[in-house]
This record gives sequence, structure tokens and C-alpha cells, in this order.
Amino acid sequence: MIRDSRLSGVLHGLLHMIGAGEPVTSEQLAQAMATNPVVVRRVMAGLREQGLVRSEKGHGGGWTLARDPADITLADIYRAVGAPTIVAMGHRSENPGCLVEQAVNDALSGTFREVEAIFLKRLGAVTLDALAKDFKRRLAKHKQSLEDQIHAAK
Amino acid sequence: MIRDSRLSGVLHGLLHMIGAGEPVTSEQLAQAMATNPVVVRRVMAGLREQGLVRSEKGHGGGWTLARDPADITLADIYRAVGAPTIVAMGHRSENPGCLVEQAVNDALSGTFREVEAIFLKRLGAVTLDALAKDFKRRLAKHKQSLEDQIHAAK
DNA sequence: TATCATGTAACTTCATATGTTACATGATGG
DNA sequence: CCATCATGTAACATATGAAGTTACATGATA
Repeated sequence: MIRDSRLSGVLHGLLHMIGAGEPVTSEQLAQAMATNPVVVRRVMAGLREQGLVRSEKGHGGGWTLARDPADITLADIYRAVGAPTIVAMGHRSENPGCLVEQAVNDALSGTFREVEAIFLKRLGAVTLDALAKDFKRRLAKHKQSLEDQIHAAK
Repeated sequence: MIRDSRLSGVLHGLLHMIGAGEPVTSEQLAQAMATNPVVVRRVMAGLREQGLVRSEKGHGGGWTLARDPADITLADIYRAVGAPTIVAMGHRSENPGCLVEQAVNDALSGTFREVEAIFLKRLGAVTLDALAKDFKRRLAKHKQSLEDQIHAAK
């Protein structure tokens, strides 16, 4: 099963934008996300429609965050990228006449829906700011680790 | 996103097998599942490898359950059909060098794994027998409903 | 031995995220 | 005003994998 990576990709891009402090072009984001500028625009367009980011044309243009990252949850971003399918399984058909199918569908649908609700709840509990801070912690740790190596080599 | 319907389809087929009491051919199962006999054999082959069903060739042959449906959970069946992808989303790439990517992947992976665990736990709590009984309840209710209509029409 | 059924390889089909090319639109700086 | 830079978007190509299909081999039964 091909897995949709739009949420993953756009989060990557947003963290870059937070770190930049100035408009970031699709070209730069594409390089960071190892993809194509058009793909970036395509997915970012959804975020813009939801008022999460802004885009500016021309010199010095590019993408900027439109809202406080502390007020944006991963669930907001998930919806903004088009609310991709969460559960990769589905029903063979939706024939309401077959009682066997009804029993099977109900049993699976209940689980599917529960899983989707939990997924969205979890995403809703994480803000973009929290993710950015997590990244900064990793960065600090990484730098510390590098310095330790330098000192150890003296 | 195309959703994998093997689990749904095979459950449908298994309920038919339970109701039949004698070997059911791929042809019959295919008709019930609105698909092709080869597709049925393909997916049933996984169940056979796990010892959940048996197949017999020749006259009077077909598919039969190999174990007590009360001892088979939907999780067993899920695994037997090849453990299809549960979460339809994934990471854009697995570049361990990029700290941004690490932060994003960890945040999403945690949620993905939690969701998958819950999914399997739920499937593991439902036996094939329970599903069959649920179907029988629906059938009885349906029959009752039909009779009521006949009586009301008198 | 004819028939029935599974076993399996080797296709085709289909949906859809992703990648790419091409060109239009609009903003900035000279 | 015009060259440049950037987004906006349509149109098409590519890739993946489930599902569907065809063809034929294998084996069991009557």
C-alpha cells in the first residue's frame, strides 16, 4: 500500500519555515523535503486556504506562517492537506442488502472509526510549536554531542 | 487512496463457509463476495498457510474451516491475509541524518504505532464465532421483520 | 477417463499520490 | 517599463499495489 506522505512532508516544511524567520520559497522547501517545487505549492495551497500560511510573489517572496504555531495543531494541518485517508482498509462493497456484509462492515467500521478518532485526538493534542521545540531540543543535543567529541579529541 | 478490502472480503467468505456446513467452492465464494474465483484462492491461500482453513480438490471439494471459529480472532485473520498496511500515511523519507525529519517522524510514528496497536487489540477481541452469531441475530431479526409485514398485510 | 476443483503464473486494469513540464499571473527592483 | 523572481495551475507522466482476468497445470472423485 502506497502511504500518503503529505502530512509528513508539510510538517517538515513548516519546521523549516519556523526556523527561517523570513519567507521561504517553494524551491527551498522542495530541497528540504527532497521533492519538486510544484508539489510544495500544491500541498501548501491547502494550508493557505485554511489561513495557516501566506504566500507572496516576486522578489523576497515565498511562504510564511500566518498564525502562531502554538495555536496550530497537527490535526489542523492534517485537515489542511486534504484530510487523507487514515485507515488503509475498507469494505469490499457497500451492499446494504446483504446481511453478511452488514455484519462484517459493522464490525470493521466500528474499529475503523475508533482508530480514526484516536488518531485525530492525538494529532489535535500536538501543536506545531511543540514540534518545533522538540526539534530545537534535538538540535541542542546534537550540538552538545559534537562539542563533546571535539573536547574528547583534544 | 485505494483501500485494501482483503480482510473485509475474507470475513464475508468465512461467514458463508460457517453457514454452509459443507465445502464451499471458490466459485461460490466469489459470487458471494462479488469477485473472481482466483482472487478468492489467492486470499484464502494465506488462511490455509496459517491453518485456519483447508482446501480440497475434485468433486465435492472446496474450502472448509480448519479450526473452531470461537478460537479464531479477527486479528488472526488479519495476519493471515498478509497483515495489510493499517495506517494509510507514512513518512516522506527515512533520512536519519536530518534532525527536522527525525522530529517529524518520531511525532507521527508514535501516533501511527499507537493506532496500529489499538486496531490489532480490537480485532483480537472479536472471534469469528462472535461475528457469526451477530450475523445470525441480524438474520433472525430480518425474518421477524418479514413475518410482521406479512401479518400486517392480512 | 471425464469432470470438477484448487494452484499458480502472468498478465491487464484501475486509482491515486507523486513527479514533471509548460505557461500564466503578479510583485519587486532597477 | 522591463527583466527577474516567485507563486498559480493545468496537463501530462510515472510508480505502486490491490484487484481482476486468462491460461494452464495438478490432483481428486465419480
